[in-house]
This record gives sequence, structure tokens and C-alpha cells, in this order.
Amino acid sequence: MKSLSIKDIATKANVSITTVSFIINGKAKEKSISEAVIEKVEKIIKESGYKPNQIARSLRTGNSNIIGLMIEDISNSFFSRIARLIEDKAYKKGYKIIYSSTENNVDKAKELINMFKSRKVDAYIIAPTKGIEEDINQLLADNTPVILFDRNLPDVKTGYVGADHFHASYQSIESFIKQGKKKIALVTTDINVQQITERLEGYQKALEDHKIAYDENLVVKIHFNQDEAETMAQIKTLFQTQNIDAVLFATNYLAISGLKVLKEIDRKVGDDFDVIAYDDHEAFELHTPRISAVQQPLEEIAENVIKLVLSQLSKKTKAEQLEIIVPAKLIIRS
Amino acid sequence: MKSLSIKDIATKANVSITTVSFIINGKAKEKSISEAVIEKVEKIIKESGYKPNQIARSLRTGNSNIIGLMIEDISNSFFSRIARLIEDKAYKKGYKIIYSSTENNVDKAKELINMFKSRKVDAYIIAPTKGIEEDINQLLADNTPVILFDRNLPDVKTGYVGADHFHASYQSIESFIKQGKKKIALVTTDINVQQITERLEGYQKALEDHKIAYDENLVVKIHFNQDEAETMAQIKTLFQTQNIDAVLFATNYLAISGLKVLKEIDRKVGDDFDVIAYDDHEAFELHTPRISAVQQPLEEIAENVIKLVLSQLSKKTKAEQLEIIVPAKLIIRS
DNA sequence: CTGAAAGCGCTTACAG
DNA sequence: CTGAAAGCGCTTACAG
Repeated sequence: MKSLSIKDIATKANVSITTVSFIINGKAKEKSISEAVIEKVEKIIKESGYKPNQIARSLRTGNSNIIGLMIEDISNSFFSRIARLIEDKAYKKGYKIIYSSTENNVDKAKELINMFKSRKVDAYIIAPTKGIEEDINQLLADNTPVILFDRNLPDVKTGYVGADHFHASYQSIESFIKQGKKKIALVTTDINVQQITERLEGYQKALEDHKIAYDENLVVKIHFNQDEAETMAQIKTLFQTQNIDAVLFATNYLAISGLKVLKEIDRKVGDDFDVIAYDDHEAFELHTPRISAVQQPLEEIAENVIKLVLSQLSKKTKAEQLEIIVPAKLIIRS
Repeated sequence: MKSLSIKDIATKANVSITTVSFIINGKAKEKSISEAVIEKVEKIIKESGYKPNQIARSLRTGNSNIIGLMIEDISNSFFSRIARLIEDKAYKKGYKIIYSSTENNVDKAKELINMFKSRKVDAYIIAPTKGIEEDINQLLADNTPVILFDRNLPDVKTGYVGADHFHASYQSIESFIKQGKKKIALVTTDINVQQITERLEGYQKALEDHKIAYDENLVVKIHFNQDEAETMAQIKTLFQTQNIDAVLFATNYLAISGLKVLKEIDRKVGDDFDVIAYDDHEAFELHTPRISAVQQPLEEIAENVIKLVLSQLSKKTKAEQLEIIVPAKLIIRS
């Protein structure tokens, strides 16, 4: 059963397709179509269940009402929760989302941009990887809205929404220091993106401001895509060779691996050994003892991302560089 | 800067757009285009960075290379992990995914089907809600591939992939009974979908087979979309008014709420009180003591879903009813 | 070996 | 108040 076209509706209603099109697009009044015709056509549309072919519409108008969402990995709860919020807000405005995971891989990211391009998505929401700057600038040069989130790209001048990782990290370390901790470790990843380097900088600055010498042996950079077993081995080495009394994990999955290690080596989180995880996770609230964490305001991030995208979309002008930095919140538990 | 069209390429190469089209679509040989022309055109395409407009292609050919994925909630880790696996596998075959969360709401689900329809998606992968049967059957009647997963719909005859919830639930309860538990509770949700009712049936059958009377006071059905605080209050009531010695949580988020309650009322999971969660979660491995869980084989589910979709897509024939039931695994921890 | 032309289903400037 | 027609960028049956 072929689906109905505007022509079928026009035939049934004994009017031209122009008239039907005007009615569908709410331009009936503006084009002064008579009430009688409007009613007749609307009735037929309703009865027949006709839905305009969006593909044809896109081809003609040049926009698709689709927003391309590129994230690192949809199965990471930070991204899946943001995705859900963005999805909700976008749908309310009539935009659909095509998403894809970049796995933090430049080549895959470039390929995805090409694929989105050939699908004529109206706008892009990207948690970018390094090396994608030029492709994004190309998009911007073509006047396509692009909003970055989670991690900014210094060489890309467009809207950006992200948490203040530097301060949250600084604050976390400071809270350790105030508890009298001296040997504070940082377990982070080796991906070279702003939101990760800022956490390292916050760590360094807090130590410096409190006159604690930076010791590179206390900073472990875990390779991004490796097995959890290997990650756990590296963390275990840190715990067993360095006499640390506190550790900040720069991502929640690293914290989870770290907590598993602690369990394995039977080291308790408590007065003499404290832990903070960057990005909260349900497991931390449940852990015994409960684990402190830095919470990013997901709702606020999603809200601002959509706000920026929609404003770009309506303006049809060149994107302006507008950074929205939302505060992250350190939740002290236990 | 407008993007290039096939016409631009044809002009540059001094050939017709027909020729360019044949070359792009790998039909050059078949249409016996000369080597010289092929090379010339391919060079120009490469140099210019031309990408065919997929929208136009879709309009012409009637297919979009897009698969619509409808799940309950992308922020639920079961779905986000499945989505990631499906995404990976689909991309490898040249299909893109448009996804959307139904929130287990029939009206939203119907709306989404309409939206996917007007976008001419080539196939649907759906974790369905009740009440959507007719819409899906309509799709099938139009020869559009639809594969269901996670929960089956008795009135829909098409491919389905899901775990054997009945057995996993039965097994869980049996393991309690073998430990000598007598008062075994089930905390489940009130959503009326197969994958949830099967868990209840498994619970009932296991009790029956072991001659334990079914006590409806031990079964708590939590309202689907309510606040966690309310959920916790209901679970707390169960724990405090019934003298239970084991509990099966029918979903992982219910288990998490339940564990929070246990923590609050300072009741320990241990020899005299055991817990199993349906669907594993990182928090369970980390919990003290570790929490047993039923694991669904995500990889296997995703693999089979894609296999069914692709086979429907290539056959272009009416979908056959093919149920693939994969076993879920009870992981006993601690 | 290659091309002119129809047509997919819309929107919209133009005409009356 | 309404319609005929061009055109968005492709694919493909047909012709030569």
C-alpha cells in the first residue's frame, strides 16, 4: 500500500496541490483560502491519515528538522542522560535527533559529520574530540549551527556549554587538604580534551595554592580505550606503591574501577583514606561508606545547549561565540 | 557556500549526470562506462569533496538507510547499552539510527511511529508498549520490517528477540528457596508488558512448585513513573510490615531504591536476608556485600536484533514470525 | 559506450 | 480566492 501524497489529497478535495500545501503549512489564512475549502481539505487529511513526506519537504526547503548529536558514547550514563534531556527538549520544538557515538575517535567523528552533512541536518550538537576543529569550522563557515558541550575547542568560535571543571577539581582537592590530607593522587585519562585537562589543572593549582609539592608519581593517566582489568592493575599499583591518603578520580568509570580495586585489596575508604569521584553515579550513594562526588548539572547543561541551538536556528546568522559555564557541585558524602 | 550537486560534477567532468550517477553507485562496469571516464569523474569527486545528497536519493529511491529505534528511555542503562551495540552494528552495514524514547507512553509511541513513517525509515526496532499493536501491524502490512525486542506483543506477528524472563525469575526464586528462604518478596512495576509479567509468573511458579503459598502481600507493584521517594516509601513499608527473608527486584532501578531503603533502615543483606536484582548494574558489584543479579546477554540480544532486521531488509518480503529467546544468567555474588 | 528526460513529493514565486 | 509550473538533487528506463 503506497502512502498518500499531497496529490491524492488535492484530487479528493478537488483543489490544487498548492492549496493543500498552504493549508498543511498553516498559511491558509495568509493566503486567504476560504473557510469552506480549509475545512474540506482538513477533513480529508484527517480521515485519510495523510502525513506529508518529510523527505520531499526537506529536499525542497533545504532543512530537515533534524539535529545531529555526536557524543563520545551513548552507553556512558553522563551522555545518555544528557541525550535524554536534549531529546525531550528538542522534540517539544519539533526537532528530531539523530545521534551517534564517536568513541573519541577523530576519524569516526569526521565520517559522522559527513554523514550528517549529506543528510542535511539543521544543526549539530557535539561533544567534540581533538582534531575535529577544521571540520567544525567548515560547518560554521557554511552557516550551520554547531553547539559544543562538555568539552570546548579553543580554535572553534561558537556556542559552548560545559561545567567549570577547573573549579570543581580545585574544590575537591581543597576539601581533601582541609581534612589534612597530604599525599593526594589523581587518577585520570590520557585523552587530551579540555574537560579532562582542566581537572588536572585544578588539581595542580589547589596543591600549589596550599604549598603542597606536585608529585607526578601521584598522577596516573589511564589509556582511554583499554580493558578494565588493565585499568585496575594500574590503579592497584598506584595504591600499593604510593602511600597516598586521598584520591580524586577524574571520571566516574575510573572511580568505579578504583573502588573495585580497593575492595580487592581490602582497603577501606574512611578517615585515613578518602575518595572523590568526578561525575556522580548511582553506585556511589549505595557504596559503604558512601562516596563523595562532583555532580554536573545535567539539566542545566541540556537546557542551555538547546537554548543555544534554537537561537542559532532561528537567527540564521553566523554563530556567535558564547560560552556558558555552569558550576559543578561537590557532594560530600559519608 | 552551497554544497556541490551531481550536476556540478557532471559539468566539471564534461559528462552527463547519468554517467556520474552510475559511477557513484558503483554501476559503472555494469553500464560499461569507459575506464577513462570513470577515473576522471572519480578524481573530480574526490578533489571536490562531493557527497551525494541523501535526501534527494531517499526521495527518489524510497529508502533512507535509516533505522528507527524506539525504546522506553535512553537514559536507562539497559537501553543505552543495547542502543550502543545496535548502533555499532547498524553503522557497519551502512544504516544510521534515529532513536527516541517512548517513556512507555502509547500516545508518544504512536506519534513516534508517525514521525518515523514520514521520514521513511527503512525499518523499525521497537521495545514496544502495550496498545501499539495496531500501529505496528499497519507497518507490517505495508511490508516495512519491524523487529521487537525486550518485550513481545502477542498480537503482533513479527521477529522478536528477548531474554527468557520467566526462567530467570523462576531460577532466582528457586535459589532463594534452596537457601531455605520462606518469605520471599517481589518488588516489581505496574507496567503491563510481557517482560515484567513473566517475572511475576516465574516467581509464582517457583513458589508453587516448591509448595510455598503465594501471598499477595509480598508482591509490591510500584507505579511506573513515580518519584523515587515514593517508591522508597512503599518498599520501606514492605520491609517493615512483612517479615520477609528474601526479595527479588524486578528491575535494577527498583533494586537500587531498595538498597537505599535497606541502608536507611540499617538492615543488612546477609545470611538471614538475601537480595537478587533483575538486570545487573555496576552498583551491585561494588555494594557491600555484593548483590546477586540476573544478567541479560546484551550483546546477544543486539546481535540477533540486527541480524533479523538486516534479513528482513534484504528479503523485502513479509516479515516472518520468529522469536529468539536468549537465556538470562543468574549471577550469584558474595 | 553515453545522455535526455521523467519523476519521487513537496514548496513557493508568480499570475490571474 | 486559487492554480499552473518550476525546481530541490537524485535514479533509472529508454534510446541511440
